[in-house]
Amino acid sequence: MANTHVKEMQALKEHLGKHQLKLTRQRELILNAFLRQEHITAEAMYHQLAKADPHLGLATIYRTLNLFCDAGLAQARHFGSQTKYDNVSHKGHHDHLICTGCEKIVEFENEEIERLQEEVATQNGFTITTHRLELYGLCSRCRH
Amino acid sequence: MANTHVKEMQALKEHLGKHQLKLTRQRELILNAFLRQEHITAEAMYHQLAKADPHLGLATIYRTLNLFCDAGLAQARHFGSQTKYDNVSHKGHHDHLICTGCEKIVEFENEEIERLQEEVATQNGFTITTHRLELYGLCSRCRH
DNA sequence: TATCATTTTGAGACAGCTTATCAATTTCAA
DNA sequence: TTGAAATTGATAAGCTGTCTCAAAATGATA
Repeated sequence: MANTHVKEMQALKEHLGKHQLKLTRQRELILNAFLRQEHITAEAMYHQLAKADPHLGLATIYRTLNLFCDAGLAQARHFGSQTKYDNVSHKGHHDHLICTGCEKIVEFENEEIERLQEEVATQNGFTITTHRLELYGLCSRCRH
Repeated sequence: MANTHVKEMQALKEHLGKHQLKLTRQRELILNAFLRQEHITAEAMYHQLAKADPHLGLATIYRTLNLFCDAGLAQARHFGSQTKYDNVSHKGHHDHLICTGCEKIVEFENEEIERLQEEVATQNGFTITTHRLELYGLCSRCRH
């Protein structure tokens, strides 16, 4: 399992090297668990990893997920009062359709939208580094 | 000053009437102050209004801004750990270009993007009620 | 205009999520 | 192997926002 994320581990090591940071057992553990998710909260990951390592602290999870954001492997998104960390390492940027009824999240990509975003940015003299697009509504099931 | 927001006050009264709520001095005060802003946090509004009414409580600000959201006059947006309330009463929905250098926020509207969003939603069986699009990057000044 | 049931307010307590603190431990370059 | 530097775990602290509740204000009704 641990060997399936070679590329991401490489990316992490590169980031660590550039910033005088160290590779720890915890960071490896958290990375592998994280890469198996689409989106996850620090709290959820804490409970999930409690089995593998009961002494893994919540603070470490937060620190590490934020580290992944710095390294470009994750992206934090604020949903109401919670922060979800998205796995953006192995796929391109994606946006979200969020059902306000059942909390279901559907990911999508749309090049045309991305292109128009660039256009808007250019018109305003901006250079985009990242973006966030969330569509809220009801899925077909919850509409009834 | 208070008379410049007749339409919005009317909308608020309508909402209050429909829900057995009352029009108070505080709600009027907060509405007028709010309508002069583009985006503002409850905390910022609290300090701003401290001059006008030193006894106005922070909880009242929160309650009232949430009320405005229910009434369709405001829209809450989570920026990082903070919630900003947008004035959406006199203009349509708008999105944001945010400079990560100087925190400047530029608003924009793009019908084509909105149309494509609807398209994506329909393809996935969703009915959109609202959305949020934020483009992060550097403005022309901060790029240098 | 006075009455009074209902709503709202203000102040602070409280709650949820995230970060800071710090002694003990681990990493890794030399 | 050694030791400076980074990291961890446990928990305290911080921040934002909501809840509580007695006192005050509102507004429908008489």
